[in-house]
Amino acid sequence: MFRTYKEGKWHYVTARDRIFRVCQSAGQLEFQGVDREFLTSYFALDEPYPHILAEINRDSFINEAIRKYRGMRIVRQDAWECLISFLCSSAANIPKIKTNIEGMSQFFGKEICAFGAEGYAFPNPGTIDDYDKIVQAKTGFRAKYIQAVNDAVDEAFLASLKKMPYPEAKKALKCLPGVGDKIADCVLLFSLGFTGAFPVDTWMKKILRKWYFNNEDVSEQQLQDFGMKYFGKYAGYAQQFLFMAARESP
DNA sequence: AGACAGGGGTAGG
DNA sequence: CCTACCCCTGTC
Repeated sequence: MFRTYKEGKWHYVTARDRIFRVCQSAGQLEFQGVDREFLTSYFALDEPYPHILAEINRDSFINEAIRKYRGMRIVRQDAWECLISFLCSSAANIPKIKTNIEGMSQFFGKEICAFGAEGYAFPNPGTIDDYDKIVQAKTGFRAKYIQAVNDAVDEAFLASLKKMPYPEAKKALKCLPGVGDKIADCVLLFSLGFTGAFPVDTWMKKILRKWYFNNEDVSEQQLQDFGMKYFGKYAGYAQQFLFMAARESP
């Protein structure tokens, strides 16, 4: 998610240890570097999109957001890379997160290339094992979290989350240092296929209070509960549409 | 120019 | 509930 760029007609994506590129035109998706199965999973193209949109379209606010941003997808990123990326996201912005991820990939990842594009794979769990280098990747106060999570997490743990019900999976993630409600929900939604997760960040707080609570003081927990109940099984999609709308309007 | 607040959040007081 | 956390950017 934080490792994409566009050059000419192609969108280049580095996902864990592979580089692929996609381009969309006239309703057709062209792709190189990965097979169809990978792409279908990565962009969650196996989800019933029209049904999802109908399901979350509960009012005129979200209806307008859907109209504007129809086509937006929610990726199923590699869970490990997603977890570390969102650990970097606290009190940060997107360029900063990109710098962190790129830095750690250069320090700990192996070189990869495809279509003349060169880069570094995102390092495996257990291999982000040098605190000084984590700091050198400009991660700041997040470095200690990254180190601890690197030591605590393996692929088996991440795979096990997929089989759990939402509340348990979230609880397990929140046991990790540096992972609270928001980051846990982002990992669940953007990598583990929990479409009902509803991450509440500052943008969501603003827009939800404005549109659904008459600008009253509402706790984060209340906003989160509201989002999940009101939008249902695909609340995560609603979250993304509202998020886009929130970021655009002043 | 140089200080200063605040950022897609969390842990600890 | 409120602040420190590291560091970069936008603003006065």
